[in-house]
Amino acid sequence: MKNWRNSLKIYNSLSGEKEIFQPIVKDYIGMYVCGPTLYSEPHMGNMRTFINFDMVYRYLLHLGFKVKYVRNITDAGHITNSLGQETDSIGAAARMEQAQPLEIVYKYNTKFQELQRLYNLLPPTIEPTATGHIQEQIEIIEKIIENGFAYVVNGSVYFDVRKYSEKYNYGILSGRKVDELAEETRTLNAQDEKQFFADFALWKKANPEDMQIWRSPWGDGNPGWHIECTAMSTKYLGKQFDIHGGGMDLKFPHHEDEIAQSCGSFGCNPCNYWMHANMLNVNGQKMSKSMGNFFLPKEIIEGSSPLFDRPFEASVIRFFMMQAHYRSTLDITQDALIASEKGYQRIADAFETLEKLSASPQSSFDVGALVNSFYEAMNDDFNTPVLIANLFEATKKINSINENKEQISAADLELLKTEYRSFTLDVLGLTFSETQNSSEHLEQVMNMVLELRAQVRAEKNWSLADSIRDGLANAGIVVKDGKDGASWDLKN
RNA sequence: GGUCCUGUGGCCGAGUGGCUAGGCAAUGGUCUGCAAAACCAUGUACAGCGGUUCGAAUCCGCUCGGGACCUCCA
Repeated sequence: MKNWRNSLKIYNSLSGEKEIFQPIVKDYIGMYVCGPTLYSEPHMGNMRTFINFDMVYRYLLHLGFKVKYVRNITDAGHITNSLGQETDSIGAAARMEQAQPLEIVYKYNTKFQELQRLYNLLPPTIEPTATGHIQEQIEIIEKIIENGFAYVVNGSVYFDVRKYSEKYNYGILSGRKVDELAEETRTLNAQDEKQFFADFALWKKANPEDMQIWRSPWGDGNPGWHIECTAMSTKYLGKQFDIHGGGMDLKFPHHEDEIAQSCGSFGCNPCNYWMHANMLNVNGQKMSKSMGNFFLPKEIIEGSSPLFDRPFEASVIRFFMMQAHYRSTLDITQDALIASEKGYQRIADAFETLEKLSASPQSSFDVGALVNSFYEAMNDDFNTPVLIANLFEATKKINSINENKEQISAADLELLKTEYRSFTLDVLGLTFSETQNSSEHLEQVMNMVLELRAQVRAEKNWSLADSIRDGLANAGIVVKDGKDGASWDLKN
């Protein structure tokens, strides 16, 4: 069997090209993904990014890599606004809810953890918090100052972008030019402490109204927004690691500044492959908190979102998202969700059918090629839409085998079972609830009911047979009459 | 204004310089007592206008439309 680990291609935002993935240490991967800021409940757009990187994590694991997956939790509000405005989101939420910052963080972290379970996200290897790594952040800031790429003003520390760009390429990730940044219309206030527009805060002196304050060599204050990721990725993955992920909207300035901080402190780029997941849109526009066009991941499951007439399963939403490539924007609409729901159901049905198939001496089609197509799709920069198209091809085959229109050998059947399971459950992270829902009791009752109905049908008592079917349908059970007996399914 | 992405059949959504993406919907057929499901068949889709090429939806230019980033944002 081919070793698919050697031919994985990843689109690297740094080069703008798909590159063959080569880990720093053979078979081991360090991956860092920017997690949520816990000042409110993450919305569906936030979830899309987490779901996408969960898929990436899952596929890397499926390929047999040993992955250390670090996703941070931002539990410190940050004051990085270039206009010097108060933007401490967590402090603001705390005041609003009349609670301590830690209460806010704890509350939303609990919700976030619950969402992870609901949407079947694998837990990262570690979820470090910003506030738990203040010391590490301070140490990196000290290094940057030592290296001459930062300056201290009135108890605050700023990264010196102009100085940095004499030696390094500021803008290497986002394609921005320092000269162009200088021409920005936005001008520095007279009282601004920054020397240059693009300079950013590494440490910000405390304001009297700040609710979270830490000690530092420069006085009491707060860490800058970008430094926590540098501190935590360095601590858990080293100065250089393999993959760094996050939403497209973090590319600039957040990720650009992370690179600057790593180069400015350790003299090296933090990571080899930068991955950016695209946004979830509503009516063609980015879902965002400030726009107000967002809904919560729980609302859609409960059916309480005004945008949708009825609820959708988390697994259906996952499937819907997997039908689009992670680097494309995706518009979420009710019609699209309904279409996905039906497709998802077909796969779920085939998933069950697959377990019941019986083998023939020979296969009537190339099962190996079909299975390879799963890997080829995913190895091409995690192309889940193509994977799903190929899974639908497999679905047709499964159904055809079930109707004796195709044959499959015992060995091929084993292969198909293993891989179909792996790619739907383990890689795409779908869950098929039917089998779990149906209890022993229901199983036995249904067997009996269908047996009785079969007798009724044998007597050609169609009206009674149909009323049994209608009655079951009302109870949420679908009866499917096949060549050799009827089967049933729970309808959601 | 600067940087960049994008415009695919009724809807969603992949994609490569020439060979069927796929799903949903629709139509016809097979199967069925009927229905559902399943399977088979059916779409001359690539914003517009030029250009490069033997050949472009795929490369280049222009026009029009949509969006993202440049401020916190997944």
